[in-house]
Amino acid sequence: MVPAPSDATRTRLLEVAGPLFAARGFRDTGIKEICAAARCNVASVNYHFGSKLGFYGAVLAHAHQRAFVGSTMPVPAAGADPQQTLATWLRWWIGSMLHPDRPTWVQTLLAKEIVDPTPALDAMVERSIRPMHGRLTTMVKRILPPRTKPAKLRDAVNSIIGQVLIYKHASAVLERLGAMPEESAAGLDRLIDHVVTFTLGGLAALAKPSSPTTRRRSAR
Amino acid sequence: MVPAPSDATRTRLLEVAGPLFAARGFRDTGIKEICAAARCNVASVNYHFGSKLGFYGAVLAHAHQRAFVGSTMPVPAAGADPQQTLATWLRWWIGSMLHPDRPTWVQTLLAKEIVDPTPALDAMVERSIRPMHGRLTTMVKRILPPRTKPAKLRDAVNSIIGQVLIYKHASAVLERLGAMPEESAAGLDRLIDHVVTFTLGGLAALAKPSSPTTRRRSAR
DNA sequence: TCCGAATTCAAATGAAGGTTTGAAATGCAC
DNA sequence: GTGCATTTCAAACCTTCATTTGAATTCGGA
Repeated sequence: MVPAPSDATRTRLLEVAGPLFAARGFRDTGIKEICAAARCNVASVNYHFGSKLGFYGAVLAHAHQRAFVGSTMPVPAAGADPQQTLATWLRWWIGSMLHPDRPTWVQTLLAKEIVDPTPALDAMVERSIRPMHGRLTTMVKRILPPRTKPAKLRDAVNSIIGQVLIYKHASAVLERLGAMPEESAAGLDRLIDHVVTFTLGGLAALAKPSSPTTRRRSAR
Repeated sequence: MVPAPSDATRTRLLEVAGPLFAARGFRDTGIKEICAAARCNVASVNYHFGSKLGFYGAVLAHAHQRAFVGSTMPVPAAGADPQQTLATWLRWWIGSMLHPDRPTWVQTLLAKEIVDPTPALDAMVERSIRPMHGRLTTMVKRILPPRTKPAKLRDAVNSIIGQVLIYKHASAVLERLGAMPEESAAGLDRLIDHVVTFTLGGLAALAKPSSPTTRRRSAR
């Protein structure tokens, strides 16, 4: 009943579909297109996975395993400087998202799903995103003062994530504005340096008791 | 030939379609649905606008006019403190994007288009986005040291934009993570305070000669 | 009121895309 | 090699959706 996991075309489909879905999204990638790339019949997808949506879910699960092949999430050395730990992790994370020499289609797939969710989103959040988010939150918490409110911590983490995701989500516009960083290893390095500096500076500002400049009522 | 601009159904379509496109995107919003909401025949769209895409472009143009009704972009008082100017502008911008009591569908429409561009993107960039981006860049430039490299300025601006856009682009995931700010005027105020503080702190860090923590080669 | 142009409408058209079908081919156990 | 289950395939199917069509209706001016 359950198909043996030793299927040639089955795995071929899983391998081939990831980059295609990443390039054009779930809705705009056709079964025909995928099957042409995998050199198999259109019925194969439904035979092996039941439906296009089921197939997509399988692709995401399959992608999750080889998500960060070649580079594993750095484990924080216990007792290390929190800021340094965060900086190291950011280097790894941004690199895995944007490095021009590495297949970033898995992250692109995640980014597409984040913006335009399908029913497969829930599984993906629990499997891929929540662990990352938790790790990042822990690291930021170590940098902010002990009694920082959860809301403040949450906002800080979002500010970090947002700084990176924009390059995945808004690239079409950034390119038109001439605001996309150079697509080279050196350019990526400079971008990472920037994000690390900006982030640590932002966190330092949050740590101070502080009051934002020009506090006013929000508009309306 | 060119239809007189005094058409009842024509304007009714333009009025009704914005929120619908904002809710589900261009591809997933059907002509039928729109025409049902506007109480007119499906052929009306093609009659008045030529095609669905032409209609969409008209909707975007129409939306641009009433984009920020009720609140106009604050004009920087010449000679004012640059940081205060930026803070004020950020309050206005974020408020116009996220204020729960205000129709934010125009901004949602922009956000959708940013992530999933249609041929209408180019016009939208020139009309709506580039002016904002230019204004923001100018303000940031005044805060950073005089001889700051263009790339650094560009990255700083992106970091600011990214902090805000994440709430438009990734809300589905943030909700699942419990990381979405409270949807109230007070919650928005706190969020704005956070972004202002984080941003000014980040910019201050960029201003210092500086070197980021744990400088390493990027992975691979 | 009458005429012509503009507009509205229900129905048809045609393309695209996911899914189903039934037969052919393949692989594997005996 | 025979037989059975699995897998592949081409073709048909079915739904959705934008677009077109041609008739009916409305509107404005003479």
